[in-house]
Amino acid sequence: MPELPEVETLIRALRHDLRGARFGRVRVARRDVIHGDPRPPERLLPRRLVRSVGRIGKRIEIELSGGLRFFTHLGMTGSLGVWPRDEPAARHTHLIIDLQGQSAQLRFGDARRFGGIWLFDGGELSVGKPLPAVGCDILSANLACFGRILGAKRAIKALLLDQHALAGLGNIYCDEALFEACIHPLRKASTLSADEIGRLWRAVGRILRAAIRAKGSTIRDYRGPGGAPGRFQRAHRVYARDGLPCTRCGAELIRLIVAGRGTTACPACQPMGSTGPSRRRRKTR
DNA sequence: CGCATTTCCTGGAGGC
DNA sequence: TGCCTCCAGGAAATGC
Repeated sequence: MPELPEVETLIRALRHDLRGARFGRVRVARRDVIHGDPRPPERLLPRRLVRSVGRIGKRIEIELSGGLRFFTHLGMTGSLGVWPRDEPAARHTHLIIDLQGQSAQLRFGDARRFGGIWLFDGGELSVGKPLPAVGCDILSANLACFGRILGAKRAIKALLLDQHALAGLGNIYCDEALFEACIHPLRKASTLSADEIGRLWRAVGRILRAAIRAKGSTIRDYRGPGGAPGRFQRAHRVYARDGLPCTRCGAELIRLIVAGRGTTACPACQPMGSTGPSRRRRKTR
């Protein structure tokens, strides 16, 4: 399930593979995964130059010449990448864009189709699903911004998963960050102490940056550029480890449902009550 | 407002 | 081996 580190891994490869590229022939296998501009992609995309590749949270944006913006959201099982033209396309490949003058093509695929492509050129008319909204990218949020958003009276995990508030965290990195910061996923965000907010902010940044270095987590479907799996799943300390001992204290990790998502936490390390700052204060810096 | 529930969808796992 | 059911979840919509 691609979250911020997996999306960042993919766009770093796309920036390289699409540098200076111009779109050529377009084939659409499933039209219902493409939204926004009502004109057919076969007419809209050819001859466009790739200007930039970026992301906010889990949303990928490719700026094309002529003011066309190409957004991708990968949902649960989506993938976007450049492949050699002679490499057989994976099952559930829905859109293929040849790159002019290259023996390579950009492919979008998505087995479960929770993801999609959105094309916009500034025109008002939009068909299909609305582009999922995103707030501030969670890696770009400073501590002050993070703290302001955490003033809401909601379960902290529900808030961290809400892409309108802070964009980029999904179920895996949410559980990992809350564990690292020793905060129970059901704590009301507004009851967190300044110390806890600081701990959580640092934990989120540390985990996301480490996961990007490891090229993301491959649990089942996610594959990085060229089909290579990520490595960060080896570093998971709570996600899907319910019933196993906590790596920090040995207590049995428990499973609960928060915001409709399966959640794993350590009942000893992540108490529902506020954890005092003194016990976990850093010695240096 | 916030929360749980339902919807979309497929492949993998487990039961029999 | 094969069929069935359940489950995973990103995000929006709906009901309370």
